[in-house]
Order: sequence, then C-alpha cells, then structure tokens
Amino acid sequence: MATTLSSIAEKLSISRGTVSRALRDDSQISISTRNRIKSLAKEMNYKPNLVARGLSLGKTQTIGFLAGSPSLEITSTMEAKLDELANNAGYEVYVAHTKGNLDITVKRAHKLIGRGVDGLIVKGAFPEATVKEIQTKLKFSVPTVLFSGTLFGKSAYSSHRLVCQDVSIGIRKAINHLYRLGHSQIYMFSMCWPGWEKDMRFIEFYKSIESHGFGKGQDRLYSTDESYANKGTRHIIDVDLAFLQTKKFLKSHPECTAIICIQSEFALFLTSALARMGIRVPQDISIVGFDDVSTMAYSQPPLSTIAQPVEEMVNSAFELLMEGIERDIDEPKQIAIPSKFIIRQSAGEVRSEKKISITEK
Amino acid sequence: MATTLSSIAEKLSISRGTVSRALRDDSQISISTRNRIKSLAKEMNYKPNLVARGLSLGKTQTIGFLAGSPSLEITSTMEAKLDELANNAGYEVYVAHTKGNLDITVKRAHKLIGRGVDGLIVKGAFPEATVKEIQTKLKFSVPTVLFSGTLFGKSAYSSHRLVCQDVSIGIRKAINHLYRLGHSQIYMFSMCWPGWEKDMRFIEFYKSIESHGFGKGQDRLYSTDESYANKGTRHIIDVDLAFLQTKKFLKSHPECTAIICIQSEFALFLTSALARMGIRVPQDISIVGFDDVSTMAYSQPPLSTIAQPVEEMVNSAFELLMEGIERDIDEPKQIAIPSKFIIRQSAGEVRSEKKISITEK
DNA sequence: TTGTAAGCGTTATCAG
DNA sequence: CTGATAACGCTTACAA
Repeated sequence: MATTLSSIAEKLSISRGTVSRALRDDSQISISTRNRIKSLAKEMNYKPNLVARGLSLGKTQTIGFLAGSPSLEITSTMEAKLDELANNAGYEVYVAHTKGNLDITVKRAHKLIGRGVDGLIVKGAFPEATVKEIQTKLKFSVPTVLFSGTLFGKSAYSSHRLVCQDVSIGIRKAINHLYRLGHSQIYMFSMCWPGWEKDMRFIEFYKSIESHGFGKGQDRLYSTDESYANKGTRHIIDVDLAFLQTKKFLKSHPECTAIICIQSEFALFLTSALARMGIRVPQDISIVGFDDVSTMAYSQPPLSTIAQPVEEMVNSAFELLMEGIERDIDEPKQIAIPSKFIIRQSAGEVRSEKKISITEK
Repeated sequence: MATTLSSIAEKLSISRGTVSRALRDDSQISISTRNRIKSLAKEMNYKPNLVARGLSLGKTQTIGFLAGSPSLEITSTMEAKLDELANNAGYEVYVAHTKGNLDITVKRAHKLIGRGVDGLIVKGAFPEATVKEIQTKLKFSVPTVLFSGTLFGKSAYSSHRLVCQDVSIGIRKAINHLYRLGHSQIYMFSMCWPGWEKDMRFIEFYKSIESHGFGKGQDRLYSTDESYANKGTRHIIDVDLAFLQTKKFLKSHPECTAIICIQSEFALFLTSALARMGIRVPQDISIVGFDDVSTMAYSQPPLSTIAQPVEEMVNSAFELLMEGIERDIDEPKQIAIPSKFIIRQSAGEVRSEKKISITEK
C-alpha cells in the first residue's frame, strides 16, 4: 500500500540499500543518483516506516513520559514543553498517567520499554514509598531521569539522575519579602495528605521562620486533612468546611498578618473567602501561594506565589535524558532548580492594627 | 541482551514459532509444552518486543492524540481519561501538542502515522481554517476521530467522524435557571479571539435570549479583545484593564443582574473583582461560567458553570476510534454530547433594586 | 502438535 | 560508488 524502499528501488532497478542511503543523504552515493532517488521518492510520497527502522536500529527515537498527578495545568504545561524539545530533537513521546502511584509507574514503564522507548522521564515524588523501594523499583533498562516538584528527602535519589525543585530559595524569598513588608505573624496553611511531613516545603518553611527569630516553625503551621481529598483524578476541597475552619483559625489567631498556602487551589479559595468575610487582601492580610496556576494571576488581587520553574526543569530533564540516550552517560546526578518567587499584589505592607476582626458573616 | 523468542527457543531446543504461539496461548500448542515455555519465559523475564511485533503485524496497538490548546487542566484530564481507556484496551498513546494550529496538526499527524499508529484523535476546532481546509487536510490514512469542545459550524465536519459538545443544552439550561430566579437582564462577557463569531456558544446564547423575549441577543454581548491575548502557551488577561472595563460596563449597564462568562478564567476573575467593588455574588449579581476548571469550585462563592462533559466525550471518541481500528468502520458520524449545567452558588435570586451601584473603588 | 521458512521495512557489513 | 546479503524480533502459512 504505502510506498516502501523496495518499491522505489524496483522502479529504478537499483538496490534497496542504495535507496536507503540516498534518502538519508549518505555522501557515498553520487549526487546524481541521490537526486534521482529523492525526486522519485517525493513523487511517490515516500515516508519511511519508522517502526521498521526502529527494529533495525534498536533505537526508536521515542521517549516515555510517566506523568504523575493528572488533571493539573502544570502537567499539561510540562508535557507541551517536553513535546516541543523532543520533537525538535526528532523524538516522539508516549505519555502514560500513573496517578503518582509507584507500582503503576513501574508497570507502565515496563510496558513502554517493551515499546522500545529509548528513555524515560518519570514524574512523581512517591511520598508513600520507602527509600529502598525508590532505589530499586525505579531502575530501568533504559536511561531514566526522575522528575519531581517537591522532594521527600534527597538521599533516596542519590543513585538516580534527577531534576527537582529547590523550594528553599522560593520560600526564603517569600518570607524575606513579607519580613521587609513588616510581617512577623506569618502562617502556613496546608491541607495534608499521606506522607506530608517529609515534604521539603514544610521543612524549609520551619527553617526560614526560625532563622528570622519568629519562634518555633511548627507553631506556624495550620493544617487540616478533613477538607482535602483526592477524589478520582482531582483534589477536592470541601469549601464550606474550609470556610468555617478559616474563620475559626482567624478567631484563634487574630494576630496573623500573612498566610502562605501550600496548595494553589487553597490560596485561590482563601482570597475570595477573606473577601467574603470583609477582610481585604493585602491591606488586612497578605497571601502567598504555591505554584503558578494561571488563575492565580487572575485572582483579584493577583496572587504572589512561590512557583515551580517548570520550563527550566523540563529543559534540564530533557538534557539529562539526552546525555543518557545519545552519549551513554548514566552516572547519578541531581539537579535542583531554584523555585521562583513571583511578586504580584496579594502580599503588601503589614496592617497597623494588632488584631484582625471579621465583619461579615 | 534482552531475552527474545529465539533465546528461549534455543534453550528448549524448539522452534521460535512454537514459542511465539505458546506465549500467546495458542490452543494448537499442547498444554504441557505451553507451560514449559511459559515458565521458562517468566524465569528469563521475557518481554515481547512490541516494535518487532508491530512490524510483523502492520498494527502497533498505539494511537496518537493530537492535543490542541496546551496548559489547560482540561487537556490533562482528557489525556488521563484517554490513557486509561487505551491502556485497558492494550494500546499505548503518543501525544503531540499542536497549539490548535491546523498545519502543525497535519504535520504531527503524518509523523505519527510514520510511527505506525493505528489511529488518531485530533483535538482542536481550527476556527481560522476554511471549511475546505478542514475537509481536505484532516483526512489521514488511518482511522481518525475529530474532537472538539466548541464547534464552528457543523457542515465542515460532515464527512468526518467527530465528537463534539452540544453547547445549546447547557446554555439553555443556564438561562432557564436564571430566568426562574427572576433574571432578565442577562449579559454575556467574552474576551474575543480570531474567528469567535462562528463559535456556537454565542449563537446559542443569542437564540436563547431571544426565545425568552429578552430582546436582541447581540445587544447582550459585552466583549473586548484588548485584555485577552495568547502569550506563548497561555491565555493572558490584563487584569487591571479588565477591572476597569468591568467597572465601565456596570456603570453603563446598571440594570445587569446576571453575567455569563465565556472564559472560565474570566469568571474567576470577575467574581473576585466584583467582591472588590463591594458587589456581592450572587446577592447583587449572579455569575455563570463555562467549563469546569477545578478552581471554579473553590471560588467563593463556588461558581455555577456550563461544563463540557469531558469524560463522556473522551469515551465516545475512543469508542468511535476503536470501531475504526478494529472493525474497519469509517462512515462519517458526528456525536454531539450535551453540555451540562452545574449548579453551585454563584447564581441566585435576582436582586430587588433596579440598578447596581459600586461602593468601593 | 510442532517445525520450517518467508516476510514485515529498514540498516549495515562486506564485496565488488 | 553500488549491490548482495544478513540481521533486527516477531508472526504465520504451509509442511511434516
């Protein structure tokens, strides 16, 4: 059906080998026959069969992307970026969704290896897995780079090639920013999940709070798990409950002047919830979010946020992978890319009143 | 390196054909040798080389997903769903991002066909393309189903297999809902883009407004293109400008009691912008959005919205594709899935005062 | 029930 | 500079 090397070779009464070489511009083939072949190929609308080429070469020019949490704007952004890089380099990308589950990840990875992928990018932090599991299960027969937004202890990855976010920078910048604006009563809001204690974002937050002499870091964490659930593919906030809890928090902590929200959705929620309570952002309370979901920029006021440098991370991951695929480099290597602090309008000068009060119901 | 059919055949001193059949549970092979082979295969950790199988069979059990607009939560949700369906059916999926551009789409599609994909799902509406272009360029040598959230005139697709959203239902439901709540001064907000006039959402909105006897539909559209731009991979709202324009609108249309926002980001923006102006939602003005971005549920109040039935659409698209791939069905067929209207709290009873007034700056 | 051999569309080695 | 030929790993008539 489709035109093949043989079919064009036959038409020209020459060998398939010659056609193959000509079409790849092998300088061994004389210019004249090269041209003859190429023009006929074009005429016959020849397209190389890449699966045959893959079989022959043992390389398919494909990579697999194991996507962790689905339904996230950030996942899609990463994929688009990866696709762009890969495509420019002549690769095609398979994507498999793993829900952040280690076993699913491993299973899909092996399937993709069976498909002949030349390399793998594995996104996910696997907070529920043990260090040993990570070290053993995440080793594959093709070059692999791990990719994680937030890290749960670096040691687990010491034998891998990995790109991660260095959250400490962003958090420190955010807290310094708030400090300069006069804040000291800074709290972190979080809706927790299994394994959260190991998340570097908390640890760095504690550190930063303590280094400013604001007291014990842990005392500045206000968290709840009741209002946050992973339903199907989405994280769900129980808004009514969250509204109540926020009000309760403010009553028991009227001294609070600034809140850092570890979930972007919650930051969004909080901004409008405060407006409803008659509390102005940033005049009465300053808010800082995490990640850079586009809607954060369209919140009123637009939200300042500690953001993952998604593009840079994808760039590095791809580069690491290409080193592995095209230059056989596979020595362990961890690249941590500093998170950014994006200043918008939700963090402002500290208010003058000591205590906050809720006007509206 | 990896164990192959031959390597296990050799160990057992039998032919590769037998091994091949045994491993696929061909009943021709005696149970006993089948077991012998299978257990050795397991022991040797045999994984079939799917690219070789693909070459042999002329089918790869892969499909290509051409993703339109990137960086959208909805894109990621669709992908995850498609991946789930495909994987259960034994398929793997390539994804290629096209930025909604027809030529990129065509180019990537052909690349994927060269990779041997068995079928293609093409997402995108291509508002800038002519009917002729759509009819000719979107035809490929493998089963293809088109997938579009909003349609720009159905006629262009009459020779394709397609799944789309029937927006009319959702819009009618939304407007009926508002009507029952006493609203008649209903407006639609939109930030426009090339080709927007053809978008069914406007057309259905006009229809619905007029069928209620509210007057001319077009008079109820408030649109601007200055504040909406497609910067890189993201749609950008100029929030300050949008804030001003919203204020201007309310001053010139103080009778407005309900607003339907065609962009979800804008609905989000509008809710918090109104809060800032001292206008309560829904007590003073009701808001309805489009699509169902998760953050819309976490807005305060949570936003009522006309939502794309993403899962159903993906289900149908996959089914259509499988018909094409596995049963050679390729007669044109269009499936329109009714959009849903999700009632949350941003649309409420119409206010009693005739005119709205802005209290805060 | 099993073995043999051709074929899928390439690339690569080795002669000529 | 070009042509044979083997090889990649698997499936599948056809034979035995």
